[in-house]
Amino acid sequence: MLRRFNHAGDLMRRYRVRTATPREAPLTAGIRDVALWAGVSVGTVSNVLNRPEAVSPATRERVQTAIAALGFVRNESARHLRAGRSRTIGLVVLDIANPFFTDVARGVEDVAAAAGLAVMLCNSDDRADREAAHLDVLTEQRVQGVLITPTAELSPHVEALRSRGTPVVLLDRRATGPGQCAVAVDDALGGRLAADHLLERGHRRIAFIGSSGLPQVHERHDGVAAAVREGAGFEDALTVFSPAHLTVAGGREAAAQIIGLPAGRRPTAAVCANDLTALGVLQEMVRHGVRVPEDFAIVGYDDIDFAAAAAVPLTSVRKPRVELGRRAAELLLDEASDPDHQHSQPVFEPTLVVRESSMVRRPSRAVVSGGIG
Amino acid sequence: MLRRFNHAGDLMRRYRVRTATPREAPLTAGIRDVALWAGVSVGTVSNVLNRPEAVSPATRERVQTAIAALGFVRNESARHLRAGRSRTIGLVVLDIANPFFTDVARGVEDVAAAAGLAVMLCNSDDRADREAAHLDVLTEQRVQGVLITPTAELSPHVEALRSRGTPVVLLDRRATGPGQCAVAVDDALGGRLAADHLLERGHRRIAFIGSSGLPQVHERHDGVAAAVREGAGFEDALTVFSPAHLTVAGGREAAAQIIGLPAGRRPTAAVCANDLTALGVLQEMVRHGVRVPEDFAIVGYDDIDFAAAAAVPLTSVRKPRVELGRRAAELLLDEASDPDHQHSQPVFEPTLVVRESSMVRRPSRAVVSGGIG
DNA sequence: CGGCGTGGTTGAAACGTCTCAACACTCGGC
DNA sequence: GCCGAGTGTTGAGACGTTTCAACCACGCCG
Repeated sequence: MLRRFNHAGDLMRRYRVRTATPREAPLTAGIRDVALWAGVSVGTVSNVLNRPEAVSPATRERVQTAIAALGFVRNESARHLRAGRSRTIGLVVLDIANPFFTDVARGVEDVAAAAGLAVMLCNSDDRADREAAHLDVLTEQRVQGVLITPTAELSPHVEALRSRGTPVVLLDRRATGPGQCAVAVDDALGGRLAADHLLERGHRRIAFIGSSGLPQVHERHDGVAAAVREGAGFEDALTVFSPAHLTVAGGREAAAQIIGLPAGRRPTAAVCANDLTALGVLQEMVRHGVRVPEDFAIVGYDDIDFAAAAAVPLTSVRKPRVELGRRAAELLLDEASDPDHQHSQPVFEPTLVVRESSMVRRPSRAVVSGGIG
Repeated sequence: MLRRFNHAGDLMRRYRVRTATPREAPLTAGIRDVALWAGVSVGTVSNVLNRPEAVSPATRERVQTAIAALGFVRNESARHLRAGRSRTIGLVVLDIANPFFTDVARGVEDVAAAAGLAVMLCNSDDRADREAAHLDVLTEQRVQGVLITPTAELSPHVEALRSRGTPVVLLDRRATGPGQCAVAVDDALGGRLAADHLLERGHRRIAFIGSSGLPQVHERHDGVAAAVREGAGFEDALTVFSPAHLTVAGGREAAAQIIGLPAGRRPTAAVCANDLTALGVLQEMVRHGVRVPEDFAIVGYDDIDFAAAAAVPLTSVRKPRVELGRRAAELLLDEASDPDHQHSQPVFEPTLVVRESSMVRRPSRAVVSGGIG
């Protein structure tokens, strides 16, 4: 109870001595200094920080005063060196500039913050080398777990992480096996929703615009194709256009091709693999005097913010982005803390957000001519 | 030189024993295990990791084999508990969904990665409480420094960080005093560039669209006003519209007002405080059959990606975003490592990116009528 | 008055790494 | 055969925290 040390001047002096050798120490008070100032042991200070109810009110208050006076802030490194694991999770995304991922990140952060964890947000830029570098850093930091939209199916770095006991949850990807958690979106359903919507509006010649390299896009195409097959009832109702890239430029390219077709074979609507592509299609149509949606209806995919803000607001398939992030983070936290965690691989259902770009019902004339063509 | 310990089985057995008490240890090999396996001391292993040239090739190779065999990965927490500072910097941005910040982040990350540092990207969402929470975490992590676009002029949390010796660099903000680094953009010049461009094309009645709450927007307005005063030579050549928010909706609102004006007093062009606003103006004009740029020219600000992808590609004032991030990170690193660091407050110059939305030269008739009006 | 439980506090050990003074060995030169 | 100068290697601390067995003082019960 004897206070051997009780004002800041002493602390300063003590530090002057202690830091004689290193050129310029940042004068950071540690738990030890707090203990000295408050006249208690370090154990008690630690208790105040971690189990305040176990400390008598008087002592607690004295320690808290000391903490405030010295501007003490816990040292995470020390904390989690001791604990063996850090209070951080990693999130590795393909493209931080894509609004989709920023929303996912928001969901992740909500859950993490609620659990008192920090998130390290990393951008792989769809490059395997950057992804690997980020995973290395995360491993060194001993993160509690990693959420990742991987660049390739199976990265050895991901496997390495798993093999040392760090949970990894795949984001917006189907699991490659049962021994992992993964959150995904039912893209076949998304494609079907978009196609059904157009069929219902009377469209009978529909374009699908999207290169089929990515599994996700492939799934979307299959959904569209199945719906068209059932709904329109004949094969050539669906035409596929595959621009080089799923960008605005790619959309323009595809739209130019569509405009070039003879009127009798020209689709009256398009499902695009992506909103950027849809925006490109929209621009090119408007430029050539094709009215949207009167002459040509467009449905995008992803429902990015700019879809609603386009010259003609875009109908689009929305993935539950924030929810995707939340769920993934929850699975990760469960896997990290629950010893008998069950892997799960939820698949979210997308929804169709109808806006102006597909609002008009096709006059039945078109249906007939489509039916014959 | 005697190898007391040389195959993985021994390690496993040793761990079985060591981890009897904690329920399920992740079986992570430490520097000590590597030393044991390679038959050297821990000091030597550390040397292999940090000063490989100081170790004989034979030993080095043996240690490296051990590292590979055990899958050893350094523990950052321990590393930087010892070092006193971590190999991480913090980046706190206002809105991670804004493409501007993602580009800035890219610049920051380039520089940080080159210096072997990790970046903790935090999103304050323009909320002071979230900003404070993030800064607390960064403080606990003992980051080497923080780059921040602050929500308010002077946050006590920022000051606390500075007072404990952590460098803080302001991003896209003017410094509030000489004792700090800050990277900013000359927004008055940006406004002037936009206005001069329009004046040069023959416009004599110009609108500025932007609420004047933010200092940045205010600066832009002043630049526009000065240019118009000098170039057009009379006062009412500039009309200011202040929508509630700098969003697409805000732009529409302002455009509706403009369209409502009698033709004789209606501006023929607008400088918008922001690309989102400009996109809104564009949409509303197109919707009312006002041709852009023939009847009305538009210049945006920020040059976000969607500016180029708009229905009519948007002329915009571009800030050197990636460069902004790079420079800020460089200043931070210098402040963190150079003991006699000089604070600096560079101001970047924006450039005008001319696209279709302002491409047409105003017929001289308009100039005359404008001159009289 | 002795024994016992209880609420509060203590101090040392441990986490995994880096640093640094000290030591060992080798090789030339004398 | 001894010395000195390298060149490699070692092992003990230290970093700041948490944990935990041990301890202390106190009041209560019998």
